[in-house]
Amino acid sequence: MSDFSNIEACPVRNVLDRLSDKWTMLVILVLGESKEMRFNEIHKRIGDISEKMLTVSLRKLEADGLISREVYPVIPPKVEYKLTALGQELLPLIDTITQWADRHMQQILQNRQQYNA
Amino acid sequence: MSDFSNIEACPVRNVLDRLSDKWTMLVILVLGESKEMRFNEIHKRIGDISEKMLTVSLRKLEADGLISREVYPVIPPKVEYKLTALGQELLPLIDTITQWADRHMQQILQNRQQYNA
DNA sequence: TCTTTGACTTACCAAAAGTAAGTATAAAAG
DNA sequence: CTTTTATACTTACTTTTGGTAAGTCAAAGA
Repeated sequence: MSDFSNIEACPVRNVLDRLSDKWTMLVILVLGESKEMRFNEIHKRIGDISEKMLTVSLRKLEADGLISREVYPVIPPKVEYKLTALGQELLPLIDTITQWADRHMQQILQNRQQYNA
Repeated sequence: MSDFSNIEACPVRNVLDRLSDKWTMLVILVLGESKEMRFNEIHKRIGDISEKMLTVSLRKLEADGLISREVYPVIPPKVEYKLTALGQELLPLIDTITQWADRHMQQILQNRQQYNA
C-alpha cells in the first residue's frame, strides 16, 4: 500500500498526476492508431481540443519520453509525432479502459440519468 | 476505430472525460484499498485534495454508479463510501497503470530532467 | 503581389480547482 | 450550564488550467 500523500516520492502520484488532465490519455490513444501522426492530423482526429492545449499536451508527453517529435525543415512546416517504446507500453493499459467504456457506457449513462432525477 | 470527435456518442470520450480530471482515478484507487471508507479517511489518505474537490469527485462517481454512499443518521455525521460492482471492475484497470508507473518512474523522471536541460 | 499552408504563439476570457471560513447538531468536557 | 469536539460537508473568494481567436513565419503558387 503506497503512500499517496507523499507526492514527490510516490510513483503512482507522479505518473497519475501527469495523466490526470483533460487531454493526455486521449492524445496517447490517438497516437496509438497509426505509426506516426502530424500535428493537424491529431487535432482533427480529436476535434474539440484547442491548438494551444494540443501543443501543451504533446510537449509534456515528449518531456516524459512517451512520444517523440520529429521536425522536418520544410515550409510550410512538417512535424511528426509518434509513441516511443515507453509510450507504446502504456497504450494497451489505457486502451483496456476504453474497451471497458464501450461495454459499460449504456449502464453509466442510465445511472447518471437516475441520479439526476 | 471509434469517432473520438463525436463527443456525445463516443463511449471512449464519454468515460474518458469523466476520468480525465485531477482526482477521480486516484479516488477510485484509494477506495479500492478497503471494503468501505469514510469521507475523512479518504481525505487523509490522499493528503492534498481539498474537501471541496473530494466532495465533487465523490458525487460524480456516485452519479455514474461507480461508488455507493451510505449515510448513517448520527451526530457527528458518518458517511461510508465504497466501490460498486461496476467500480470494482474498473479498479484493476487503473491499478495496472499504477504498476506500470512503479516500474517506469525512474526512467520518466530522468527523461524529464534531460528535456529541461 | 497576394493568398495559402502548417505548426505553432500570444493576449485575453472562461471554467476548474484551491483556500479558508462557516454550518449543523448532539454528546462530552469543563 | 456553557464551551468544546466531532464529522461531513458548503460557501465566498482567489488562483490555476484550459478555451478562443488572432497573429507569426517563410516559401510556393495564382
